[in-house]
Amino acid sequence: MYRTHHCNELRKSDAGETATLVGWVNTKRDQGGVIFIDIRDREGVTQCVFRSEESAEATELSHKLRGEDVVQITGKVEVRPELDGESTFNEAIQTGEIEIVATGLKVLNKAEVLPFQLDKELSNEDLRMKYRYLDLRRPRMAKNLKMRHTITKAIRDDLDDQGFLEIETPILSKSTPEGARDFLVPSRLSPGKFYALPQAPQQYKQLLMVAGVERYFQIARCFRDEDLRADRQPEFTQVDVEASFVTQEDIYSMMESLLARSFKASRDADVSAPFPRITYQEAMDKYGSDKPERRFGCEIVDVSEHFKDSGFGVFKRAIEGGGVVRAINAKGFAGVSTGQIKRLEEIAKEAGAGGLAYIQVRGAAHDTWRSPIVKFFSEEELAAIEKDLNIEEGDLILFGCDKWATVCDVLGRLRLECCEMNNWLEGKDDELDFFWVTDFPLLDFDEEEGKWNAVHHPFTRPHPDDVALLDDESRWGEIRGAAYDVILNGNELGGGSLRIHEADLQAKMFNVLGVDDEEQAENFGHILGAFQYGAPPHGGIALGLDRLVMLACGEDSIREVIAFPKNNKGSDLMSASPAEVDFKQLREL
RNA sequence: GGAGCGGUAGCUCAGUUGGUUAGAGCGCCGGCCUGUCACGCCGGAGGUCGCGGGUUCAAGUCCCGUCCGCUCCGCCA
Repeated sequence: MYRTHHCNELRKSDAGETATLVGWVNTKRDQGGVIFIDIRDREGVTQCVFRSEESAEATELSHKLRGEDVVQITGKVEVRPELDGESTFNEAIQTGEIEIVATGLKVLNKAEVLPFQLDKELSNEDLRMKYRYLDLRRPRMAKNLKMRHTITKAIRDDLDDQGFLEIETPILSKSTPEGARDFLVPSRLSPGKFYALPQAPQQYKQLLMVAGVERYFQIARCFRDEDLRADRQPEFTQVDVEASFVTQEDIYSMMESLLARSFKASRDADVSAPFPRITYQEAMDKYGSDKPERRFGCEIVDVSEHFKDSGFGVFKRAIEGGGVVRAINAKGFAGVSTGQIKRLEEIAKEAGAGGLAYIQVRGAAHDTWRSPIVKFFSEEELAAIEKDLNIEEGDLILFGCDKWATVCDVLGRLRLECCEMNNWLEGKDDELDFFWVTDFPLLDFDEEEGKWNAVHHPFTRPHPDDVALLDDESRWGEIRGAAYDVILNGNELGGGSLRIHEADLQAKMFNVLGVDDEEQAENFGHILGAFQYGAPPHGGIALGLDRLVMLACGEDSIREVIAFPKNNKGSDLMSASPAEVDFKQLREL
């Protein structure tokens, strides 16, 4: 037996017992005659004290210990003494009222000096990744791994309670033409042919519904060969869920239960359900984003009405061209610097704006408003926006004028940047704003390709009120999908939809998307076929587990919650993958 | 594919308008210390300033190129 207790177990009530601990040397404080060793394992830290009068041999050996040596220490549990009326308790650790008075020390394995210190923050990402097994010893990383387990378990327990079966689907699967770039795997037994790694188990889970499983879930690894980001890895994990005979409301409440349980388990947070719902239209109009951060105000206000006949040609022409004029009021940000204005202008242009119109409201009187454009505004126009935007001294007003979609994007990004510049979210870490965005558009016209694409995916069911519009191409842009996203604090946690379960409607949908009969038969024949044999109405959702855990941990990159992530270029610096392979291996393909 | 920021000791960083032998903290090595917990004190080692080229009497510092990392845009049904 290696140990009698773990390193976060012993308390005052254990005083007098003999205990054996194993773990790593966290720190050594060598006072000459008395040596303190903090021994650390997964659970925590315990102080061990070595004195020559207790054990000459162990004490002699303890002088030679180095950080991260793996040791086994035996001794008597004692309450830490009071010296000259001063307590020697350490309130920073949970075992701080006791210590092990060591009588035995065994070095199980010596450690070289580490390439970095575990108790210091480290900014060198390559180094962390190269020695990820050491990086993961750091308390923050160890906590994140544990949190991921806790959340995953809460999810499994919750879905199990709701009657879901966990079922695995193939990793070696088939490439689908739509969507992200696939990772391909050559097939040796079928030369010239390839498997694709799944971007999501979408078709398999729908086929499980046809199979009569009724409620399926999977903690599913998914693969996409696209460029990486702080919240994107080439392989990532989704909580993939599908259920038969359910309405949208059923799916909402299933997920609300799951998310509430996850955050209770991980952060002891009380999440109230049902979550608020807003439509895609409302999200775009008010926040300029389909995954809005709502924890600060600064909502978008439409002021088109006031500028229809404006003397300011830029606004007037935008409205005449079928566009809109909208603005946000960045409260108290009149003191914006020229550098910041320049940055905001850049962001606006990146989002497609021609430029950035703004007003720095220096005082109550309109003639104190500092702005390159205000001289073109009439007194009525100034009064109207003052009222609509609730303009007060000290505010900064930012305008967008263009097509609706462009203005949404421009002002949506500007409000996030203003938030960033002003730290409006400071102190709001514990505020959890969960909500649903509903009624997404079903189709989106791709100008470059000159064709309609599915906003969600081609299996998404049209909104029941809009099905008839599928027969009128001029109105395809108006069709809403029975699709929904769940958002937390401006992050998309996941999205899903009710699916098409009728073969004829699915075929019609493929036709709308420009997938011809031959292609349908080749790529989707199995699912169209399956729908002919009694497919139940069904729907589902997929949640990004990495992102969920990231938010629960308060991290800002999913790399911090994945044990062995890839870097920006998709490489694993520890194992040096991807790597070249032997000619022999290639030849066998 | 594009933009921004960064690369100086094992780690985190400083390094002025180009100017002596490139510094600090932590870590490491040696010594001292019987109540520390970021232990303390004394001493010491440790650098091709990412790499290549250029300007200059002189480059960590300026210029060009290149590699690597991070962030963002594009992309991610």
